[in-house]
Amino acid sequence: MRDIQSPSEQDYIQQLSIDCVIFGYQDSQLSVLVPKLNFRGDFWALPSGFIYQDEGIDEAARRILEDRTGIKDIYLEQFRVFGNSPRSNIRFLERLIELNEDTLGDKRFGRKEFDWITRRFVSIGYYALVDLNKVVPRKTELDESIDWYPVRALPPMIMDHQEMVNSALETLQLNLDQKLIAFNLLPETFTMRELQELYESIFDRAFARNNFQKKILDLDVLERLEKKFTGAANKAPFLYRFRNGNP
Amino acid sequence: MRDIQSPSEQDYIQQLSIDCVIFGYQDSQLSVLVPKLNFRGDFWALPSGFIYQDEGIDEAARRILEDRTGIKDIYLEQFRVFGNSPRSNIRFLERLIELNEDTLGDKRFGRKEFDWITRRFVSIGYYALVDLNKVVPRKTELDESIDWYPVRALPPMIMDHQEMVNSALETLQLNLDQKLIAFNLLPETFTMRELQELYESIFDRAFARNNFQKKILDLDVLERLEKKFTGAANKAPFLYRFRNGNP
DNA sequence: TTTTATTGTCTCAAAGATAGACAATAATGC
DNA sequence: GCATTATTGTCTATCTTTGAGACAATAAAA
Repeated sequence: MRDIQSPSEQDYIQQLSIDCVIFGYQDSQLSVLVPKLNFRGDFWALPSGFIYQDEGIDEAARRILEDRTGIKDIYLEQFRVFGNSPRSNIRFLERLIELNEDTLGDKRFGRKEFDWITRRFVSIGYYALVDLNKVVPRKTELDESIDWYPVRALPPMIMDHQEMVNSALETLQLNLDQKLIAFNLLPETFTMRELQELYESIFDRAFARNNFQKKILDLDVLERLEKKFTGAANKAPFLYRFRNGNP
Repeated sequence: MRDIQSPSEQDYIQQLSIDCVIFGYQDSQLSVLVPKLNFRGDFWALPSGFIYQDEGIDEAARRILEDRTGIKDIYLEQFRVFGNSPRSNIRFLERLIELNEDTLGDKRFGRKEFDWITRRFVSIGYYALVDLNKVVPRKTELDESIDWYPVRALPPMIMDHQEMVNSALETLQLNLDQKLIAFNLLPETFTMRELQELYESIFDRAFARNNFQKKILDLDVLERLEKKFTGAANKAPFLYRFRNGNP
């Protein structure tokens, strides 16, 4: 394992960062995992990090994700670069320092560190899909908390992070049928209703039940398993599993 | 106007570049504009450049495009980031220097410049669409020539530039109908046949003439103009124009 | 005036999407 | 047990979109 190093070190690529939009699904709702920074002032920020010199960008995104959330082995894909000219977190950091002057003593940035991290940054946006029930986000000492928020009711985030989520969601909608990636958000087995509710929360609109089932089954990518007896007073639904390989 | 500066200067973002895939259309063929470097050894390389500190990435892409080709005011969009870890042009530059040792005297890189430019680079891919007849590519002193090559018969290019073109073409195919951008490749007025041949060259397959015409007209984005008398012994086709605003 | 090549449009069939209907069924209440 | 209830799986009819063939219209040449 590599040591976690100070971001002022030169073995990162300068002025280039990675931000991750992590989608999860629970209680019929599409959610995004957002850490809240361990400082006074209510700063929410997407998990971010930098790229080592000897590391590919996809690799870096996976490492950052694991370092910041403990989540690994999940679907991850770049979706857009954010790079307007005045894109810097200096305003955010100045405000953070202002609000935390007293407690910041030992944690205070050195001038060199501060210069490094407040320069203008270009950021590569990645989005991730996880089965939310399979994963326990683990916060780092950087964070006060790390929680799932409904994608359409996120807390106010720093910089352009809300715009990043919007852009990631658009990409997710465009790619969903093309690349058959919805199943990354569900447990291994699921009912047709669960899959439909997932689609509905991603597209924020209702689908007709009969036609949805037909369309999905016609894709010929699901394996029908045993029935799921929920204890409810109605017909038991089948469980399905995504079949990745050959029939 | 800003001076063209040496790439070793610190007012560029380090280790981040932009590469442009410029699509044009002529003689029923989709082409890409590729400069050939003004050195011995047959080096073809997509127009590339770096990002100034006070400049947005889209802005940078437009500037690079104009500096390297003289082309401006065209459709331009980022499509993907290329960032594998060992992505560096050091092999290419070493080979270039080896083959041009004698003539390189005054042009030889300083050690500092060489270090700067041979580090590992992350590159943002942009693709551009131009009306090839409206544009006269202007080569810089960097280039021996700058020419259009059929997209499926490009000369061997340095590094991963062929992969960039492939990826750009994929994106173009995906976006073509979604964003109605095909018209950027044609003159202001065009016949239905010309539009169809453009589509065929982008997707590399034939479309049925009758259905193509119906599909396009049903989009309700074309304005029918007068007929075009070509002098050929057949019915004269209508000219069309892309109507961007309201009907 | 006839011929030729191409264009614009129509029709019909096939495939896909949309909406309504209904039997099947797992538990509950009597 | 037996009717009731909520939900599931599927069928059918309808509408829309896509694909293929056919044909009249027409600009110039023979």
